[in-house]
Amino acid sequence: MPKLDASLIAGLPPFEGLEKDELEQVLAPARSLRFEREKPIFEQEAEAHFFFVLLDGHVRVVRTTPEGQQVIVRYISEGEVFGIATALGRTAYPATAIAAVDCVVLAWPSALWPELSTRFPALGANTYRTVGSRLQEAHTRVIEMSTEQVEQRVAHALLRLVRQTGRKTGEGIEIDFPITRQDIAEMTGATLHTVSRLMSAWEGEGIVKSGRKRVTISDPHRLMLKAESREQR
Amino acid sequence: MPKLDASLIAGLPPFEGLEKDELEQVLAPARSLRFEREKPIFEQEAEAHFFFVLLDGHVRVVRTTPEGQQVIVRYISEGEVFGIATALGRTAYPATAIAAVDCVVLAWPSALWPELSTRFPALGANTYRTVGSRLQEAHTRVIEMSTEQVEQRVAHALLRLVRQTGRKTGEGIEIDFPITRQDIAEMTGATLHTVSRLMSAWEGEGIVKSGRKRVTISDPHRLMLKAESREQR
DNA sequence: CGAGAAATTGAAAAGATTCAACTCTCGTGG
DNA sequence: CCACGAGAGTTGAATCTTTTCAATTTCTCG
Repeated sequence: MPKLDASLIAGLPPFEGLEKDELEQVLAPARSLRFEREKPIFEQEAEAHFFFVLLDGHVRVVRTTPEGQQVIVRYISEGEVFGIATALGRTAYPATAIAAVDCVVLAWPSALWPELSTRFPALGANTYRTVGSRLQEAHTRVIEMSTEQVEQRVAHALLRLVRQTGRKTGEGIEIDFPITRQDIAEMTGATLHTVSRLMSAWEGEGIVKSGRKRVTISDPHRLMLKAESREQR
Repeated sequence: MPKLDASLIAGLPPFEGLEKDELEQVLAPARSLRFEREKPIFEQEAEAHFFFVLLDGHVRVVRTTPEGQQVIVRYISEGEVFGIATALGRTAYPATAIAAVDCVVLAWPSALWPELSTRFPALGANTYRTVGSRLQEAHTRVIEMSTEQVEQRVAHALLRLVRQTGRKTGEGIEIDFPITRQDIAEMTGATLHTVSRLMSAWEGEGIVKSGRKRVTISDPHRLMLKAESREQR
């Protein structure tokens, strides 16, 4: 096993506030893993033997209902921790994580969490801060689903994706990984048909440009207007 | 200030695993407060100066959108921690907490969290376990809102309330605090009209019994059937 | 180049909301 | 102690958003 270098993780949010030698100590028990596009990194209900930091790529976190319906919980971007069930006192992963593109991750054995988070309090604090924002995000989503129409929800979802993973191109900001209408539907609680109709309409208005598994926002400002307008109920 | 007794909190989930003398140390910096029905305990956006444990009563946690729409995030029951923004690295409360009935709470200054959670690791672990289940719960709610119809969502919400706060009566299990159709609507992302129609129908079928601000489930089993049936999309 | 996945689009149907009017209940103050 | 008024709940009818069903087209990758 090649020794991992502290520069790999220096500057990533979870490790903010750690010294170089601390980074090395944190890194020592970690292993680096690669996952091909569409391969699962861990499965819902499986025992949470590891927790992860995403070094490169994008990960889709999906929860499946007993009836087999899927909902996309979130996308993980570079530098984020995920699979941290153990930090929240759970022994099993509550969702499945799938590499949306080819990915490189660091994995730590869950059993080390108590020791690591005590020895490096900043690591614990950073992680729990992340948990806090995810909890808020989840509530925000509940609120959106309660109070907004599909059009607003889809607009908000696209804007969030663009903010997290947008990549500038000549025609606007492109979402950095393959994403289907079905995926967007699973993020917003809509059907792929409705999403498709919306995107077609927006394409006509020159707000987005999209093709097979690709979405580019050409006019984020006007998309924001779509996201804000008509909040009632 | 009267000295608080360890027996007040012994056996409550957040303090599981602490010895009697540890309980006393934890309790020392806490103060006990009373809130009348419908009085706010803390307000959304306000600085999170305290975190709380509910000793008696029920608390409604509400988030308000910039447009003024309200959504009920959850109800807190006896023995639960709440207002723990500080444990998640936030300086402001993300929601408003309102006493649903007359309440007694313990309050600790947020500034003590780092010290308390380090000195009493069990306290930290218990709290983060709670956070973990709330995160899961929030995701469950997102999933319900994505995949279920209003009827299933309302049934699920009632069942959850009954499980958390149910009190056996002659006619079934009653929800232990005043709750309006509007409240149920704000928990499920429906309108009070739809909720009212559903409850009327269920009352006709002998599944629930309800009056002004009161709901009793007379036949939980048949309500479960309503909650489960017809999951599609 | 061919095949399967992804996307589009029309038409019909359904669920839930909106609008509106009305009733009931309970607490309060004269 | 009773009447009154506001908050809570009910219910019909019309409307609308979104889904469902179905058929077709487009894309891309092996």
